[in-house]
Amino acid sequence: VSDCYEPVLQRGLNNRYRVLEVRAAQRNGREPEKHLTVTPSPSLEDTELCVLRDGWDSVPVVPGDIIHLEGECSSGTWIINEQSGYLVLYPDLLLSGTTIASSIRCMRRAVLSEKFRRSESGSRQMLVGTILHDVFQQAVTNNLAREKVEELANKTVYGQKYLKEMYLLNLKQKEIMQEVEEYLPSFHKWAEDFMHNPANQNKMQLKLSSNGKVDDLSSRIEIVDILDIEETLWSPRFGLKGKVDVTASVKIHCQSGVQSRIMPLELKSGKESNSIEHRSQVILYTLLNLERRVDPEVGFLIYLKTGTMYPVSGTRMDRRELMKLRNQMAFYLMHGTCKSTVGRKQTQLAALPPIIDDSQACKYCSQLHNCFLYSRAVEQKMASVSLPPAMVPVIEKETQHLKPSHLEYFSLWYLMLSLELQSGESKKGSKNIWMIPSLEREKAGDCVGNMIRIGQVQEIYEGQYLHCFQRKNGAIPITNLLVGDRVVVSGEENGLLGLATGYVREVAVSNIYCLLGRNLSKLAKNTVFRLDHEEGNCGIGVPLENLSKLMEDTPVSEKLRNLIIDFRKPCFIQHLSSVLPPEAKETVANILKGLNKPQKQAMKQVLLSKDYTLIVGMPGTGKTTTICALVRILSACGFSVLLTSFTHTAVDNILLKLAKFKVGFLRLGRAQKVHPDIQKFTEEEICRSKSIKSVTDLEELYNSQPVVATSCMGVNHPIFVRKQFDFCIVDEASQISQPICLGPLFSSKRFVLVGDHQQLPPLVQNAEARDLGMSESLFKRLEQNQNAVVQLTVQYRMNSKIMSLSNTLVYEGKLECGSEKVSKATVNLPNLKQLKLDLADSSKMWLKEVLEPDTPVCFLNTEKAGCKPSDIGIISPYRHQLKTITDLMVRLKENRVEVNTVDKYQGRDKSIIIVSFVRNSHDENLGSLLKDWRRLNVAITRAKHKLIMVGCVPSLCRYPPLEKLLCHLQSEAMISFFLFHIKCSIL
DNA sequence: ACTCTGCTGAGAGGA
Repeated sequence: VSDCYEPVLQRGLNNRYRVLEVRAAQRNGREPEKHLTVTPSPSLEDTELCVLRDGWDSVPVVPGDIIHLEGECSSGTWIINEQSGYLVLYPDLLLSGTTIASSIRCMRRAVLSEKFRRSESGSRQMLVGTILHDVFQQAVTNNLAREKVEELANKTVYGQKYLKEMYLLNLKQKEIMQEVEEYLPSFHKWAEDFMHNPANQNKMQLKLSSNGKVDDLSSRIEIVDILDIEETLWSPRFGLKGKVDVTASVKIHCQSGVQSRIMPLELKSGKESNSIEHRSQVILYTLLNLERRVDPEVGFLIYLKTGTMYPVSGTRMDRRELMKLRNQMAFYLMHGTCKSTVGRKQTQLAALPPIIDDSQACKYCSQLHNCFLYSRAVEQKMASVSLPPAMVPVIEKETQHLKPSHLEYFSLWYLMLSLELQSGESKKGSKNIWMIPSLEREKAGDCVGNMIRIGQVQEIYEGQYLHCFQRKNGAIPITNLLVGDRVVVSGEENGLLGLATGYVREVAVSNIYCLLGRNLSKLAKNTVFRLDHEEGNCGIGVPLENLSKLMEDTPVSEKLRNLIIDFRKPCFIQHLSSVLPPEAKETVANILKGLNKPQKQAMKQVLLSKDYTLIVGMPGTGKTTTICALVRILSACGFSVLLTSFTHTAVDNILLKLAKFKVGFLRLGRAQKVHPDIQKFTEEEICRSKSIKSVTDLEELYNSQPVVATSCMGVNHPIFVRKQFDFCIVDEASQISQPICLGPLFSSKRFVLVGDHQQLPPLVQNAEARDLGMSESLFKRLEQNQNAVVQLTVQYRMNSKIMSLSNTLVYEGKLECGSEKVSKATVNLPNLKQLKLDLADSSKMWLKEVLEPDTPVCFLNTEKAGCKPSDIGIISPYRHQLKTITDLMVRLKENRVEVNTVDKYQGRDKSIIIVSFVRNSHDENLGSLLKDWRRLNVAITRAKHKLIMVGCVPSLCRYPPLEKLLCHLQSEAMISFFLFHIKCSIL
């Protein structure tokens, strides 16, 4: 754990201790205790003792762990026992109230729900519950006046907010409205009892402390004011987070007088169970409230069906037991993997919390599939894991459709994804928001602090509020925050963490506009805010979900398992006539006219395919054109097409072309991320312009276009649950990791992957995961089935000299130029003659400058030669090198030359490309970036007319791919001293 | 041995 968890140690309110030693001890010779040696100092000196008693000794803490201690510390000793103190394990991992509440019955399920979020697919009751919450929350701020409630219910059910969910569950607005209406009388009953006429109320028992002791008070409750709705609370003290339905100012009328408190109210629309789960949620909310205000001690459960309200006291005992559960949960979440004890230090998957012995409860569990799958694929081999005997046949039955190869694929990918997640977590994570002051984070550009809110908050869409923030003193510092980025808004002072999340709308000189999920206008006017860049959850959610889905017992998943895991040969039909409708023949023939031979071959292959086709798009071979033609042909034949890629940019590239041919399509995904010219095709825009407010209209929109386009990660959209496409096309497929690429495939009958495995593979941060094969794309994996592969070999980018490099190195001479014109094209430099004269005079000076050790970067100024700076691209494998080059360019006041990484330039081209290889040392340490011939291949295939490479030949020769390149260059006499370039034009 | 794009997400009920 300590490998990937870089903590900030400190004393004080949010104290963080590192555990140095754990000793088991006994008190009075029998009571078990644990003694921890802990330290708040990074240098590991300055130790303190922490004594765990009365059951706290069972906390699964080991040396190296980070803990938070709550309670009293006297003379360097903490005592955590029955009466006082808390130990919070991995406190920077915030667990939600519902997560902990659900772990009471089955911790395994709670852990699985954290990993497989989407498996809880939602139900009618859940949707009705959400809507009822919404209506009640809006109504309660209006005192639940009768007509108002009816109006709000109508507005909510017949508004646009829940249309997607209704579509997903195939529900009618009318049905929902009927169900909602049944609850409304109870809303009034509750308001009468607790807001308007509290005097008529039956008394209830509350445990409240006064003068140091806890009294059981018989009281009447009066809700005086509603202070907040859906208040978000993050508590880095208790390692908890949550959203409180209603935060209310409450008067407690009891014999001894009246007390006022701010308390959490929790709404429930289901059965009036007053269950432990429900009560636990409320208790955790009382704990969360400590972040912002005086301990409320009590919260309330409101059952909307009947309008009854139960008090829930957050007693010491309940809080203590829930915190112990939280610690156990945290342990399992942080220990998803473990290092093997024998042999090489390989990482293995760890066991999940044990399967409970309650087949009745399991019957309805939404995580059943994942639970049994993990048991079979991962835990079965572990000697330490034993199953409840009654569950053995049940698990067997649930997983019998899976072969050993499938289970292996699952556990390998689960492991690799877990490793990758750990690598991501160490760098990112929301903990920086509370552990690092805004001023310090500003330096890295990840945060803007010292902001106040100005102007009115505008509700742009339902539940989306536009806020304007202004720097308290002066201009906004240089920041990475960009339009469309996710932000977390917190108060600068303690206790106001995670107030709201949303998106950046606009960054101006002194203002930042954010679209937030909550309205912050109720906070004190002088509240000082910080805006933190949300770094994301490292996104293994989607791939894990896809992996789980691949293992389901459905025909679609079975087919994909056969093709992908077991390499079943893809099948093709014999004759085009059976797929090509007669009426489409002419249109198709016309489209084919504009294509070259291999492109035509690709079209044919796709049309004949029953499973999949792989299109190898070598550099410059017109991938976008080909995909565009493919979509046109498929839609002319009456097929529906799902068009995806990993990035929004790649999707929009194709759509921009497609739009010219007047092929209709629907673009899904957040409009902010979509190309401006494509935005009018997005669901968001269409819904707004047509003001779609009914499920029927929405369904019509979804069915209106046979072509739907989105990013691979965007396939969580409800449309993909209900619709099946004839073809799915995945662009950039060689750059997408397998479990992400799977996503769109579930919603189509057959698929086409477009890519080039000779170019860069998916990015994997974790070295161990990479060694296990995580960077193998689905494209690469399936490429061994050569009968499914078509190669696009005719390229229109590079002239013949430039093309020859990559042809020799990588493509075995398969690449050819599309025309004589392409082959002979050179860069156009109108002022070359004059420049040559100039250089003749000053050439020595120039060379001298290059030689000068104090000039590590040489910018080749082609200004005088007269080519457009925008025709030049400078690329390098290293980001730092680009920073240096950019800084130099800024000094030269030149910002039109594009400077970027090789990786980012994949898929792009320029007339002139300058590659800076950087490496210039005899250091033993060769860095892995230049060892990858795929990166080199990308680098040398970006230029259309002129490729200039800069580097130290002896240093670079130690990298095998570069050695091969340099050998070739040498034999072609293409190397010059200091600067070597390809002589397709003379400089 | 430095390459980076996607993702709302806590809680909506059911036993």
